[in-house]
Amino acid sequence: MPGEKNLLQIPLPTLKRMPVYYQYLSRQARKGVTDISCASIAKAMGLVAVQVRKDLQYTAAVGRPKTGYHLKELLSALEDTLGYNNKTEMFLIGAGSIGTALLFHNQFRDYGIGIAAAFDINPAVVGTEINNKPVLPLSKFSSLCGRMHVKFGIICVPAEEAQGIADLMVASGILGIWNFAPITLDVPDTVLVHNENLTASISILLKKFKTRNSGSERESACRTS
Amino acid sequence: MPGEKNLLQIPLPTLKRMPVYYQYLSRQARKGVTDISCASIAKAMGLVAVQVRKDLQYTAAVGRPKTGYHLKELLSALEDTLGYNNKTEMFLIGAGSIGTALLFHNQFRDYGIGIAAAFDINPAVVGTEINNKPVLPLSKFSSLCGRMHVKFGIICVPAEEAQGIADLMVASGILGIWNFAPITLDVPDTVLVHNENLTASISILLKKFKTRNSGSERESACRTS
DNA sequence: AACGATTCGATATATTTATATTGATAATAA
DNA sequence: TTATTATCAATATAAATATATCGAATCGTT
Repeated sequence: MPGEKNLLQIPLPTLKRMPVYYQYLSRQARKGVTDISCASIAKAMGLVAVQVRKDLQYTAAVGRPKTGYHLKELLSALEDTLGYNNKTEMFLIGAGSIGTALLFHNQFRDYGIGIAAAFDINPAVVGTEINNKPVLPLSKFSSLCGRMHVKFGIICVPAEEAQGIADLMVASGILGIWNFAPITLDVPDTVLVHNENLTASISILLKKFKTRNSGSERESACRTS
Repeated sequence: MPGEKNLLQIPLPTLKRMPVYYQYLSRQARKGVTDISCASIAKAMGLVAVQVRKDLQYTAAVGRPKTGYHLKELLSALEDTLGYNNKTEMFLIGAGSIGTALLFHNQFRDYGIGIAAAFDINPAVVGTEINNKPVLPLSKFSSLCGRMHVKFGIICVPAEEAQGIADLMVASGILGIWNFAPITLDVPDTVLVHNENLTASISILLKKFKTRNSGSERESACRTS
């Protein structure tokens, strides 16, 4: 049954690529491109055409032989699939350097995401605004979650405090957590956690590099580290 | 042949989990734990024991029945595997909000990573210091790469400028790029790119949430979006 | 000293994901 | 109008990853 595939669970690797397709395709649309083929998408993004095609088949978009996908149609299919149309408000806890960077990250808005407010305990920042977003005392978090029906939280506090903040979020009715602290949060499985671990991430790049540059050059190099 | 497995290519999913093991195990070590089993690691990190065991078998560490791994030994095995002992210096381009956040991220140092300097074209920041790291004019990037033998770069500039900066990095001898701009960089395949796409990342969390909360509640809910 | 419980390591199976192949369809050109 | 080519869609195969199983080793206990 065609057209029903998008009801199915999208494979995680596909889901991870989808926003990246969207970003690339948006740029192409701004450049005036109207139709686009899997082959050209794949080339620009360092993938292979079959994979792009298979990924896009999880959206409602259909391509046509010889011309590919109509770009506008494909974009809106991706928007539907990824839910960029329904606006989602989030609260951020921890207005330190990473928190501040996120508050300044205006790109979220294009994807239906907004950070409604930040919370902190540091008197130096509480009461100020960062990029037009208020920094409120942490004590107000719980009640505002209820009042504003906010269901998503961003944790930008140090590792030691992260579990406590997660507990507060859970108790306040938060259902999805974007966690920048380098610890595995313990939350009920009604709550979804998405970890962003910068240190882990960069350390992967370095390891990949070392692996590549040891395999070929000297066969004994492996022993040295 | 035991002990040779760590010469093999580590599967990417395993490699991604390794720094997270390391972070968790470091915390346990600070708490005074001396021995630890796969089961307890798995429980704390939301995994299953077999997977943890298989992952750790890519390091040089060996566990003992009934007691598990000696924590100190396991940590140093992970350090060796991930290369945390050899210090790596990086250059950052784009001292905006994300760039600044990374410059303040002192945790990198514990993992053998240092940001030696930042580069920008904005006269308001060039010449200043951020967290004791100098912000230099972009024009000096290339020569300093050669002089200081820096092989890793971090791109924190807007999407429109990212490809140009990547070209500059490649021309300056950079071999690994940590890219925060939401575009797929075009670089020679001698250069390794690791993308950090915050917008894509959060959009995955939201989609996962929506998928979960539509499958069960109303069977017709799927049609509405 | 023998037994049971626990945990690792290795092997085997299952699942997921990626890649290749084939056939059908639409646009273009002869 | 017919042939040709580019492209998608669907199916089939291959590869990678995750999970389960089983035997051996160690520690604590009886």
